[in-house]
Amino acid sequence: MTTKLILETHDAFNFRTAVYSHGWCELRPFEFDQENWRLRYVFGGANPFSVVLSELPGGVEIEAPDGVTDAGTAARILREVRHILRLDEDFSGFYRLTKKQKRLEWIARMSAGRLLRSPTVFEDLVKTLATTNCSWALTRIMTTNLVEKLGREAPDGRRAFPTAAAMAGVSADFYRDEIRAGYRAPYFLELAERVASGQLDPEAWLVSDLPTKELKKEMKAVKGVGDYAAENLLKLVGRYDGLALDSWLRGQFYKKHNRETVCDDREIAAFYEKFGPWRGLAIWCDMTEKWH
DNA sequence: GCGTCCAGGTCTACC
DNA sequence: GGTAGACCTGGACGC
Repeated sequence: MTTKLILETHDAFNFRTAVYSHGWCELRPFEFDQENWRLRYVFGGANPFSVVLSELPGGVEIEAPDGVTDAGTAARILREVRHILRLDEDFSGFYRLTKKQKRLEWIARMSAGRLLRSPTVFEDLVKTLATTNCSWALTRIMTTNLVEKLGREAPDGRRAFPTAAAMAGVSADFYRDEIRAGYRAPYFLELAERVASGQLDPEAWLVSDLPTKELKKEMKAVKGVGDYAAENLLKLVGRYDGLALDSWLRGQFYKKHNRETVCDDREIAAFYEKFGPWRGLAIWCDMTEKWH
């Protein structure tokens, strides 16, 4: 049996462009049913449980298991779903800029730009590490292994994303052999140990007053996080002045704007310079237009 | 079946 | 500050 909660949304919100904004919807503990546009997520904690999100006119329906919908848990679910879907983020400045270009007019019309994220920055940080220097298929393997082998089980048999403490409790060999993390193994372990011990608090990045340049430096102090990973994380905490260029994004740019010819990153940066603090979101939406 | 290449990069050593 | 080389893995591709 399930209980249904309703999360009211607003005109500048589009469930579909938010859910299918980037690959995160395919990484556990998310599960995406594109045919029916339903997104499942397994929340962690002492008693993990999964919820299913779907669209309604003017809102999002959240199916949660009976027994987890006491007032406190219901409030937590609504708060975290707002966070995941970035319901409270204001994109009006971004839309004003993109509307000036006819080819980008669709972005405001479809209320695009909300990049799906995890309930915690820690989870997004681990997943971002799992995207570095590998195929998307391997990223999915690593995140699935992390959830299956270290995540706490919900009553429906699905598992939540592991806590930092759970991740700190295994060896580097475990990351190599069981997670298939390869050379990233010591990076995962070191990150988990620092977060579990309280030495590093990635959640603080969400509300940091640091200038983006300084915050990026702090992110890059995490082993395994370089320019791409830091700029991707910056996007996930709501700062879009970095492009987060990777081989996929570069390739898409060459195809769309450079007659399939390789060019320097500085040319790509110059192309999106006019979008100022929104340039990272501008390139992402521009390159993923066909998805929508 | 086997070898090679490369993907949603980063680190270290060296200059 | 810039660059070369090493680093794991799995899938695609050519033979």
